[in-house]
Amino acid sequence: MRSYKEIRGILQERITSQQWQPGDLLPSEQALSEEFGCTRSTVNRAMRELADAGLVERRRKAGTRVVQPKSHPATISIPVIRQEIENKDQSYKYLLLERLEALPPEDVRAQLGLEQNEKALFLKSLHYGDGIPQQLDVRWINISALPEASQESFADIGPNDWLLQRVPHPNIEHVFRADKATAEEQRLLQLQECEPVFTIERRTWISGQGITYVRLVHPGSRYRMATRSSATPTFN
Amino acid sequence: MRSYKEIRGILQERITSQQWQPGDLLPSEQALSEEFGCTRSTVNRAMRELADAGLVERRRKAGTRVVQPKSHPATISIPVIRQEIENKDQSYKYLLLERLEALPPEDVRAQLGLEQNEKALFLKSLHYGDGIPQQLDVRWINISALPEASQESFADIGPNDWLLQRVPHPNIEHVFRADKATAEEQRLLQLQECEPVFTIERRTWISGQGITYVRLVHPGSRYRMATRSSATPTFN
DNA sequence: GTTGCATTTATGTATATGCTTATTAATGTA
DNA sequence: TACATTAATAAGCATATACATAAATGCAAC
Repeated sequence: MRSYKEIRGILQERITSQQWQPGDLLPSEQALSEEFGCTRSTVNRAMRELADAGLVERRRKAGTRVVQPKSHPATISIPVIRQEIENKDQSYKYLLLERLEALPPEDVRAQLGLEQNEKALFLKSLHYGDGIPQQLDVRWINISALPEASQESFADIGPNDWLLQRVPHPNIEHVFRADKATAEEQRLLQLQECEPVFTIERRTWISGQGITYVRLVHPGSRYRMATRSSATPTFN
Repeated sequence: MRSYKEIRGILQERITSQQWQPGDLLPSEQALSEEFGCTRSTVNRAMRELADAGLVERRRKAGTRVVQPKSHPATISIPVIRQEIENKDQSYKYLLLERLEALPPEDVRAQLGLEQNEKALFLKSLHYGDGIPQQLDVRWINISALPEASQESFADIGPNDWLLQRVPHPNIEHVFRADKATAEEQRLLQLQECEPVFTIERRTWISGQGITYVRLVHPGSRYRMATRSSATPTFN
């Protein structure tokens, strides 16, 4: 008996091999269930997963069509810097540079959804791998949403680790950029003249309430972000 | 009647609100199906989708647990530069700078899986938005895998567009970096002194056979990559 | 022609049920 | 007592069936 995974694989193969090309209409669930000698729901599951993966598009009555991709998808997982360093078997060191409660600049205030005169927690910290600075973490935390943050010194634990434990499943928005390093960044990250930085800007919130806004700054020469996410998706 | 989507939403809410915390064991499908007054399979689908989204982990017999996330997930869709420019309502211009068949350097040869003395197609092209260079495309194409490429002049269509049509669903590997611009890049992209570039390196292949290896180079000051992919995933 | 309704049909959702497997507990043996 | 082996069983996994819903199509009335 053919399982839905086998069927999914067969359909996927027909699509990637271009036996079925973008725009083509796939046979109906009914027809495929007869071809494979299974029930319609088995085919349904196979096709639904292909649709989830973006290989096909389904519309009632209109049927299932191969998608003409308009972009290259990529799924990235941004690890906590400590892990990234430890995975490379480097020694990890964390250093808190600055910690204060203050009024954030207007753009951050908006991002976190704070009141006009509401203070937030500002943290600046450095993460070293084998003694070399790898990441500068400049961050605002909404203390209305996370009052415990006021009690935490962040002397021994990085704010990223702390937050990941405290607020495990927030909504996230990322922006990646290649920036010219500021003078301070150049000094802190021990950059050479003209060396660019790779910055990750992250905003997290939970049911509308802003949690944190952070700029992660990495030396361009020592940082890369990679994905192995194939368009031919990596099913479980 | 509760639908699997409602149930999924309720469970998701309980997780994000930390009513159920990382490591906690969720009730069994059986128990939840009784709570919600539906069958086990409806609950199963809800929980399966949460597992797909990475919010929970399921193990036979052991049950379903809330995941302790170790990283921030981000799903990016890298559009073809032409679209990206047109979406910003800028005028798009494409310019082919170089086209030749030659022996690729060793690293590219390995990436594409070519024979020792096998030639490949080399393309260098520029993409403008409103007359300003936005992307430099430096690329090798495996002509054994895509003999039609030899016939195509690429004078009028960008290699990215062409390939997306020709090989719509390849496997993909991406690397993102902030680089110092080479002298040539600085000239072609009209960069200021010390302005970094955001590079996307892409390798595509299909069932083991290399298709293309490309470096997409963007002016750091004019390029950003963003994701709105929340960890609280965007279900259909 | 054009509009509108009825029909058809393809996908979407829910439920019932048997299957598979991982864990725990029981049992036996050294 | 310690460990290995086996059995029981809880839990997720897979498929079949039934019903629901949306949308394209065709036909009829105008």
